[in-house]
Amino acid sequence: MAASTLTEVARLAGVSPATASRVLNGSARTPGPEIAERVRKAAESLGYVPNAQAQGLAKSSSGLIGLIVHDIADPYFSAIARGVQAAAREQRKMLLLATTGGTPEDEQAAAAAFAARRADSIVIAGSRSTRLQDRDGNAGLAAELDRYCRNGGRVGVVGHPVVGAEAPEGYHVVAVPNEDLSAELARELAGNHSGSFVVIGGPEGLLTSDDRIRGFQRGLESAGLAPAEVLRTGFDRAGGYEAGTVLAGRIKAAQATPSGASRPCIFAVNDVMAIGAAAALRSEGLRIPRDAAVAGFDDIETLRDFRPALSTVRLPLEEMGRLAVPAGVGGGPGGDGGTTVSVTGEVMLRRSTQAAAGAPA
Amino acid sequence: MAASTLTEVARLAGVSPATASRVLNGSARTPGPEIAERVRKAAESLGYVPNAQAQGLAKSSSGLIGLIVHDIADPYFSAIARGVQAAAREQRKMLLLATTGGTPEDEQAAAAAFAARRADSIVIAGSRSTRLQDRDGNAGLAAELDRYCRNGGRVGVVGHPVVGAEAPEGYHVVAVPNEDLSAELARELAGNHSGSFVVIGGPEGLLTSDDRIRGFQRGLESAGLAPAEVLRTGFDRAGGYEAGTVLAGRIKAAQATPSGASRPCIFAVNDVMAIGAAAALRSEGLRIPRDAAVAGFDDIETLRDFRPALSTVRLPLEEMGRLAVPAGVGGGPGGDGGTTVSVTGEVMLRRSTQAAAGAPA
DNA sequence: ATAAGTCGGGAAAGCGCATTCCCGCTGCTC
DNA sequence: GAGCAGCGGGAATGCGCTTTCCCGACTTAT
Repeated sequence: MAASTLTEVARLAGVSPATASRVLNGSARTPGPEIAERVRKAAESLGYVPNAQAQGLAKSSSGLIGLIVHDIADPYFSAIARGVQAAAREQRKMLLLATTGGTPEDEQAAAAAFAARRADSIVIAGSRSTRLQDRDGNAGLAAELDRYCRNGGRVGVVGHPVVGAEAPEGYHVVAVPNEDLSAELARELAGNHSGSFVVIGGPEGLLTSDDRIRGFQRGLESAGLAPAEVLRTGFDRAGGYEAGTVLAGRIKAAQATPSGASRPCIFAVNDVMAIGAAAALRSEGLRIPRDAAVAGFDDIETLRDFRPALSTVRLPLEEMGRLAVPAGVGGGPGGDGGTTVSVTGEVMLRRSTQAAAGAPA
Repeated sequence: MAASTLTEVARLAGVSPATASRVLNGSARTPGPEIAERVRKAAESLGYVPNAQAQGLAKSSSGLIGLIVHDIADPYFSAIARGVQAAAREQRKMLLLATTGGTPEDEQAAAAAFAARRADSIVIAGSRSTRLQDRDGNAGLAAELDRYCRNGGRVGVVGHPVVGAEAPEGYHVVAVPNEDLSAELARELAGNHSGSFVVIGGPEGLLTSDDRIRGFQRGLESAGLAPAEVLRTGFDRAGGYEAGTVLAGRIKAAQATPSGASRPCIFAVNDVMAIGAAAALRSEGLRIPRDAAVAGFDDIETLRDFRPALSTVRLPLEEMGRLAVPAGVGGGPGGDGGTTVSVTGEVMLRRSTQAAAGAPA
């Protein structure tokens, strides 16, 4: 890492480092044209690359935005990441990425690392958890973030506010109406499904999952139906598959019964779980939507070509990422004080929850 | 960003900054236990967060790894990114992410930005292009990267070496046998398909696409078949969809003909294109594999539940990302001199290319 | 008992850059 | 023609940290 320095450039150009700095990195004062030219040529011939670390140190601002996600290969997060990236680019900043697997401890570590790098802002995506085992982790994360805010950092959150965060100034949250959207989905589903409802949820305490479950039940209730049974499993494809296997067994058993019919409507709290469940049903010889209706949540882009087309709730993932990054310069000290911006989604009813052929309602 | 400094901690602990540094950031020399304790407590009470920029400046090493991809939301890249992230984590480094859309100019800019931040290594993924319009861009990128290498940086490349790169010391490439794997795929496909072959490729000059096309033709040839027609289109889902629409038209026209049969085997040079093509066929009322066989390349994880299951070539994407990040400390000056490590893939024949029912060969 | 060797700690010199302050110069006003 | 503002440039300081170098106090060998 022995690149040439500004001083070397200055010497070669026969000027002072101050002047070289002024011409190469633009300041209020612009040196004379031919001097500037000399400096530029010197820089060019030396292959000078300014040391952003030193610049950052000198002007105490790093031009970095930190992004914390559970797993960058998860399409939900990668879509958000794309939005964050786009926003960062607009702000002429670089993106620092950390993946944590979702444990508050790792998230705290990532936040600390970002703080250490003096990131101008930190964006944290991914469901918060209220599980008991995460209590300490959550507290640690909140403390880290609070400190970061107090030191002038801005944090953007997509989804739920960080559990236990105080110091709301500096926090910028993009709220997702998970509960309402789920309720709406449930109502629409209730409109054209006559069988029972089952929801495949993530582990208890995962806020996103819990919200979606609660909303779904509320929607069912407002449609005059009984609450759905809830199967708890992993918040990923494997979880969906597992639950799907269980459900497939039940469905087949019911079908073998004299009375015959049992065509449940399965709501998985996110698309990848829904896909997992669908795969499980299929591998058990069941068909969708004939033997079961299936719905998900998120409307993951890569999954849109899935057949039968998955009913789901479309979330503006990329937009959410974009909105989550706090505005460029930010207000003065004291911050823009706990902004909250809401996005909205849209229920997408597709083939996977269509009524069985010729059997309306 | 007015966090407390090491000096403040030192003062509070009643020691010198040197000592504080030694206890808080581990050096060869470890101060005495009770002094260390005092310093630690002082740091804790002040909420001290070391300034990584300053640290980087002082020890000239940033603990950063730069990753350049076309689009982080593309599952191909996000899988690689996961691998890179994992490797970075093992090396206790942070990941700097840049997405470029694939233009060499943007890639160069990203490389320069990484160099400016004194990233310890740069990983660049994504197909190289030899298109004429990219010549200057490629040269610029190569120059940027070469300079970075000369300054002691390490660059890791997944896929093709950067076009026009010299200074091979420092370059570390993960070679993907695209051509051979495509040939193998073609041979296996030839074994159980009797109709014509069509390949949907990316724009001419995209190395990855070209390699896969060339390999496929070679495989066909070695199976005693005539080369396939090649449709050029975009290297993404939209491109696949577009080409699929064209092909659907042809297939339907041929089916309407008295002679009837025309069941082409379509090879799209990557999975998302294949999915796009499949979607197009389907929206034209065609079925897979009944009316056409379809194969892709990459074996994107999110697409594995797609039905009919897509025949493809599995690439160890995550592993590729992991391998692409140059080893931690690296050899002495002079570098580890142009390492190349190869990965291998595996042809996955699945339902989408199965012979039409009851019609072997 | 003295000399040589260690160990724990501090002073100070950078790392590469931005920036404030200062200085000599030109061009202007009165 | 003397005094002044304005401008282009350089010297010097500091950002927060690491690291050499140095020094006193201790332990150990002769």
